[in-house]
Amino acid sequence: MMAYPKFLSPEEIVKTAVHLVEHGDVDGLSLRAVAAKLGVKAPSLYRYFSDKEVLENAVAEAILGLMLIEFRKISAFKNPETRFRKMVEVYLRFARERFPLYTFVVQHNHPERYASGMGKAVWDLIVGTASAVSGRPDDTAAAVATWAFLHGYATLEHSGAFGPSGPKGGLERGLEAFLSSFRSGVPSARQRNAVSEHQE
Amino acid sequence: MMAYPKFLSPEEIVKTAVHLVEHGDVDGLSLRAVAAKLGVKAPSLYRYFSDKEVLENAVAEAILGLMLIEFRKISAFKNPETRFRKMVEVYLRFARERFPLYTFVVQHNHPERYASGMGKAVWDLIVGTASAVSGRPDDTAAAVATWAFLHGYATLEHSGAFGPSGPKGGLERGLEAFLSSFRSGVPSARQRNAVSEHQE
DNA sequence: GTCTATATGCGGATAGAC
DNA sequence: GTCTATCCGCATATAGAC
Repeated sequence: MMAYPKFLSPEEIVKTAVHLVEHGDVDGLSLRAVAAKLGVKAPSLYRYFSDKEVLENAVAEAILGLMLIEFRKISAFKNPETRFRKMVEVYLRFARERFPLYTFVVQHNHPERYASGMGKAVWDLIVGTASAVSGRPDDTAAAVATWAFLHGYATLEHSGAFGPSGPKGGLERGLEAFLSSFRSGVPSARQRNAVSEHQE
Repeated sequence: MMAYPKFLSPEEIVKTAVHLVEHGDVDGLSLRAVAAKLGVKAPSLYRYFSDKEVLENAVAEAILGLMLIEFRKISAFKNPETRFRKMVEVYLRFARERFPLYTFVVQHNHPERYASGMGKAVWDLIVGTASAVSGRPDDTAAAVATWAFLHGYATLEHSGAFGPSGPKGGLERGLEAFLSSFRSGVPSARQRNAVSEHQE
């Protein structure tokens, strides 16, 4: 029971914080709650994190690591379009099943978040998957469009904005539009002559 | 100076609250702040709104009314694709220039929000505009896809997620994909024979 | 390294005086 | 109809004892 000199660690604190983001109160991670979960008082955490924001960044990074684990599974699918569809599945499943984690990351979106670390790894994976479909290396435009669509869909779905009647095929409609456009080149620049059907 | 029996009204309170959402502190409208802005103390507001949530719903409705005013301007454009592009412009401009208002509405997205009132009016306008492009009456799927894309793009852009390099043409890429897909019918069901170009 | 105690600030909501 | 006064809860963060 000699619980007094209880050694914490940054890793343990972050892990607990992630758990609380997912299962605790919806809005607002609190140091009190993290400390309580660890069987400790709030001020003790300041030995490991200078303030709340530093902890939040570590939590966001850890969550992106969890997302990356899921995203990496899609590399098993070699066909670009199949892989693209799997990426969509993984993205939406993560957002649906672990929405508090998902929304925490987006709410703590710094401009630098996707320039290094886990954020960059996730972003590179999205760019790579979209680029494989379009056949254009480093197709950032396709990745941005896809990301925006998935993010918007996930958040609107969660908020209940689609109402009781549901999204009515809006997800499939958008995906087919993107796939059709990506695989047929860049329509905005110069309509290619081969606008024939590109069915699988 | 006989300011004591100062008559408030629900309209005045909502108007003040909307102003504070737009120009006040980013997160969290507070009754205290609304009251202060009105030169009144917080408890006075309870004569007009039973609790904070009721006021919030009224505020969301008022903001949707502001959005509707902007959206209605696109009816001046008779060509379906032109009108669609104008709708995109209006949507993103509102989200960009009045982001606090925009995000307040989505954060208070009830499933019923778009079933009546201002929410329904806005939604009907989006559906109508998308349907005019696709030529299919009540094309909810196209509207949902468009909405998801625009909402995702607006929020990611605001959060700075696109980074210093910007969206890199992601907006245009997505829009062209949608327009191309919408005007050519439903690729998933049955390619229509008339896949000719529908340029202005 | 963790503790208690405390400073300071925010917020929603109610009772009862005027 | 608005007020004062207050209760209650939440939070971050610090000082200094142990």
